[in-house]
Amino acid sequence: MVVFDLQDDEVDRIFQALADVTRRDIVVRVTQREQSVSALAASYAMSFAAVQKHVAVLERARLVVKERRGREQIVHPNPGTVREAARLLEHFEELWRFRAQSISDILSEDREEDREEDREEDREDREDREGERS
Amino acid sequence: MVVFDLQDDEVDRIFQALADVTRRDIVVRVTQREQSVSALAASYAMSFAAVQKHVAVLERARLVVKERRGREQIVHPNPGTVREAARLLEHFEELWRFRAQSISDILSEDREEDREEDREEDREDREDREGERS
DNA sequence: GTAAAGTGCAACCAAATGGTTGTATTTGAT
DNA sequence: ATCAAATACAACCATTTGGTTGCACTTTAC
Repeated sequence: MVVFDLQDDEVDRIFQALADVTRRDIVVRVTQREQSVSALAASYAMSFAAVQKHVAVLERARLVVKERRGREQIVHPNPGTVREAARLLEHFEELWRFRAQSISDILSEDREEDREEDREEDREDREDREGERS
Repeated sequence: MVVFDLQDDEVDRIFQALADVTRRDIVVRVTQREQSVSALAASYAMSFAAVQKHVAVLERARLVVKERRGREQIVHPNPGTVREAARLLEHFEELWRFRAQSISDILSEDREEDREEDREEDREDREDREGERS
């Protein structure tokens, strides 16, 4: 259904870029309001060069793009990439929902004896059966 | 509805665990069929200890759990964590959709919907403005 | 009992990460 | 023309990462 045109190393870069609280915050900030690199740098208790590197990591992951405006670089979000990452995780969830037989007794409540429960009475509420985890 | 009860370092661990193609593959494999660590190790062109470390990274991120069965450890997925990560990314997407004015002409095509948000008709408490989504 | 399978863990190593400082370059303002 | 602001980038450093090998321990098989 969902076609993933992402290479493995692209996904690596995306998730690795998101694996840092400063970089996630940068993504949120530039989504709410486009900002220059130095404006971003003023927000964090680290050097300008450090923030510059974080932006570079996000740029390599295509989570943001930079646009030259005069002497400053404006950082824009690239929402398509966030979307692709979200779709990828939803695909993982789908895998789980598709195959949740014998693991279910560990993390959910299900008996293995009544295997056939494909009733067509109410198919609509099957979406969030095992979603009640905190 | 969706409250993010994840600490920053938990999110760090989740995304960092997902930032490796071997570990993502392990998550997919154990979702499709629960496997022991050594069964997993047989699938990859690396040492047993390396795979063991990958599983440990996934375990620290709570993306999988291990269950002792005799002399082997069965690796199970922890779908709740994948779900939480997916919700987090969807929250990012939502941020984007909520504030997409002047950047939109660069990267997207988004159209404007109901923009008015400040109806002061009968709010008794508006202290929970940023914790609540959807 | 002995052997092998499965695992845990420590030590080691190369490369990547996340920070620093310093220097150079481009651009805007005076 | 000069100077400051904004950025780029290199060098350096400590820590983490992703792999290895080796060894010890527990559990099953014979």
